[in-house]
Amino acid sequence: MIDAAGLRVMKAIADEGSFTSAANALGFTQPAISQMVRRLEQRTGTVLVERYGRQVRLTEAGQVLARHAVGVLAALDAAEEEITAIAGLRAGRVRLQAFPSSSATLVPRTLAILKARHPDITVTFTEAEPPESLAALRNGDCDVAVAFAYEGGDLGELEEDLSLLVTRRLMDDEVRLVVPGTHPHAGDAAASLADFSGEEWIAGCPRCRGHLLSLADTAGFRPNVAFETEDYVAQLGLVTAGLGVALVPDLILNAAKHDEVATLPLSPASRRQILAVTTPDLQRVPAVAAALDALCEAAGADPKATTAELVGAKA
Amino acid sequence: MIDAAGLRVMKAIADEGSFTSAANALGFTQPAISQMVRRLEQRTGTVLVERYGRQVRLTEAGQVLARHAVGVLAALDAAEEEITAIAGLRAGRVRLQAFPSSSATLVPRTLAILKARHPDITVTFTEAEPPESLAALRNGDCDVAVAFAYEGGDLGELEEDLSLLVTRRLMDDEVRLVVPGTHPHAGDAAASLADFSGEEWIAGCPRCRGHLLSLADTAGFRPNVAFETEDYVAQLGLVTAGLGVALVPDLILNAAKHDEVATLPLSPASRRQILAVTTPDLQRVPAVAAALDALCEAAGADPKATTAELVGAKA
DNA sequence: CCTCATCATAACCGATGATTATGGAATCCT
DNA sequence: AGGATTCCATAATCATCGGTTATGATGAGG
Repeated sequence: MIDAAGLRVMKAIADEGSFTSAANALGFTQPAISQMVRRLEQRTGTVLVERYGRQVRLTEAGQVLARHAVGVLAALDAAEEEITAIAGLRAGRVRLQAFPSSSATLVPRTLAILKARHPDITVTFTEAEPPESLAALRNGDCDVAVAFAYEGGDLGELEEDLSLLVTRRLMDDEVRLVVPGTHPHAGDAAASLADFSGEEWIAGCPRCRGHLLSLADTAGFRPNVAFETEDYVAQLGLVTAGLGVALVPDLILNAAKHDEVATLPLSPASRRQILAVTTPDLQRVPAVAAALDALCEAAGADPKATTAELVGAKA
Repeated sequence: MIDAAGLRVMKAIADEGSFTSAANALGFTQPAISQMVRRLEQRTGTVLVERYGRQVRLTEAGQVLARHAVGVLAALDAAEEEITAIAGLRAGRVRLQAFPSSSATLVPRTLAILKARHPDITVTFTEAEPPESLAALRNGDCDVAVAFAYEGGDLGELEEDLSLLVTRRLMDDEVRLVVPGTHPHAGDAAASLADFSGEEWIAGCPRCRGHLLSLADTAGFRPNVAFETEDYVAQLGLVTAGLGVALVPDLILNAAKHDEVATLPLSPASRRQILAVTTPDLQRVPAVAAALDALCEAAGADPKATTAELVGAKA
């Protein structure tokens, strides 16, 4: 019944004292004001403006509208300002969720870049394994999820989880075999998995464990998993203590101390992809876009390669 | 840029959780919501709604709008409620100005009727002589002026003051000659003004004095004005004391005690008209219309005879 | 008394904002 | 799985809103 335009007009009339100057103040022509008032009057069924001779003044009802106009228009301006602030990266929020082993390197770099480039947006970070982070994304509790997917083998593990989502390929993370420094193969240039079929194995998170089983399967054996821990520092500790061998991605090895162990590249090599995941709409939110760019930069990836398909995903 | 309709839609989406139920809640169809959101998004240049699969949820920017919507819509509703209250006589204001001799009878009756009929409107009353009350009316400081105009003679005295205003004829007020009870003509059935040319006269307000002079002029003499006071009680007192004679309208005589004087009808008779005056626009304001009706009723006039021309006014 | 300033009105026109009809896609159920 | 359902998007259509220019009526002032 009453809209913002009407209030703006009433307020202008109250401020300016005439239709003509109200029109000038609002950038309209005089007839626009004239019939705007008429429309308002027949909508509300009340007399809003008293035309006396050549001057106009607001009736009590008109003054009511003019009075409320101040607050309403201020609130509208405030809303608009907030919106443009979000659009202009002078405000806004990004909720990031990343898997544990990225928290040590990728995420801190990303946050630093974001903080430096857009100091006014607030970034929240939660550590979560890919299945949970993607669920949060789907659920609306997260804007960007950093996930990983092992190449080869049973690849499409995240396949169905990624439906309706867009991914951005951040980096490839090479998986290495970590053996005690005293191990007979410690000096080898590369490791063939079959040579370690007799070892005791240290497995990580469920999906990493699955990857290990998958690789071992193609190598023709079934690993003897003696320890399971999601804590990579603990895994390296166990290896250091000579209690077994483990598959550990480069991302971890670059961040954690591992002086007394040998890290052997696998042959054939095995990699996992680090992905930034979001939804098609959120991708267009400035703060989210900035976070994605920062992630790419922190990962050393080309930000131009916007959406990337999973390698090996069915076309 | 942002209007009330847009905010209403955003709030409905926030509350209902889907376009379809938001549409139902607002009484619209689903496509209306769909393209309303699209328009809002391209106007603000931001993503307001995140479409994930078949569900929708607001982005941060969308939530900003929904949040502000509460306050803005509440303010609009409040404004609308105030307007309808004024329209429904559950609120509102009438500023009445009336000439002094009406304050004693006409005005109190009017206020009583108004109070009984519309207890929620606030009526303010100021005593003012017609020239000032009409100026206030023109100036926007008054809604209804109660004025009087003497018939005959130099009638159009208020003529130019009444331009652009509407008048409502309340009653005719007969002017009588008041003489001491001991006066030789005290027992006469009527008084011919010429018979009193030798008396000392007591005159009232400037316009009443003008009327006296006018009547005396047509009667062929020039009155000896010995006293001038606007206080009618004082006039009656002076007459009672035998200090002179005076022309006093019925309106006063009906209200003031005048036991020891004689009140003689004039021959030829002379009357003044009591008028309610307002502006064409204010006339349509419910509270003002109610006040006019109450005035008519208090004066015993037919409220049907809405706008009345001054008797004798040039056609 | 004439001129100027102000509001009202008419004719016109584009954008807004609703409708119905239809399509596509995700979710749910069997 | 596959089919039904549900939800959003789009197209076509249309009335109304809200602006413009042109013009008229009229009160105010030199």
